[in-house]
Amino acid sequence: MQIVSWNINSLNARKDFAARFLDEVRPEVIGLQELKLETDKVPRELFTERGYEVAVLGQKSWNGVLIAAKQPLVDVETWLGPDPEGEARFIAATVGGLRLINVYCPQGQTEDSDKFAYKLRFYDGLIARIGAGDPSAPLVVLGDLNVAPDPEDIYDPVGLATTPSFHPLERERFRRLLDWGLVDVVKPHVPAGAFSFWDYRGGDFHKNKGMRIDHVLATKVVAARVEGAAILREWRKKKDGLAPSDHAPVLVRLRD
DNA sequence: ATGGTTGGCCTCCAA
Repeated sequence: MQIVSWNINSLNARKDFAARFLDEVRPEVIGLQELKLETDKVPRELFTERGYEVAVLGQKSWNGVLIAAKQPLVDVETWLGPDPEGEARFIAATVGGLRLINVYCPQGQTEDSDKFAYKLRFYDGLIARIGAGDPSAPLVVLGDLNVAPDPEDIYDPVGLATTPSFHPLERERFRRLLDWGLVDVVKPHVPAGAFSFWDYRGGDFHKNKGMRIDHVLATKVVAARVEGAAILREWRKKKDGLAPSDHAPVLVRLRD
């Protein structure tokens, strides 16, 4: 079974690109982030025509997450974050006995911004939700977690030492997820210095100035079933004139 | 060289 996480950066702008991806890679499960679409504006037929069930938490202009799977999706749960106004960054569902959490963590802007404080609060809420569960149960947490966990996961760990996505307070929160019982199941299968995100600006992709901030984490019982993982860098490139997202898809293969 | 890009949608914000 192939499971994919991908920050699509507008499903509306990326509809044809996403269709190509689904037809060529044919993952059994996919979690998308940054739909930038309201729930009822999501092109569900993109998935249903290809045999997927789909669960969506959308939002106008920003955020928005979705899980699609070729098996029934049950026990769908959404969370609008720690603040009363709410942002569409979390959706969970169970597929074939496997609990999936798909999350788009805030980016955080700058260290001294309200957005960074929100990012930390969001993480605390996420840790509390995950921590309320059983670490021996089969769980996958995937998504754009917006944290490069280790120095090899960012192109300039010294220059960006206190920048959001590599700030010590975020990396500490990321480690708390691992301490609870989640395993980074991608890291052992990709070379050090493999990235999943490159900014559109400054030709960063061509200079390979990127970060590994898109993740698939799994509890140990699931991690034991992982037979491979990859960051699909080719899908960060233009495809027959179709513009790419600024993130590459991340793929994990699980034994049945 | 103190820059560059993309998407949403109201002319600037977010990443």
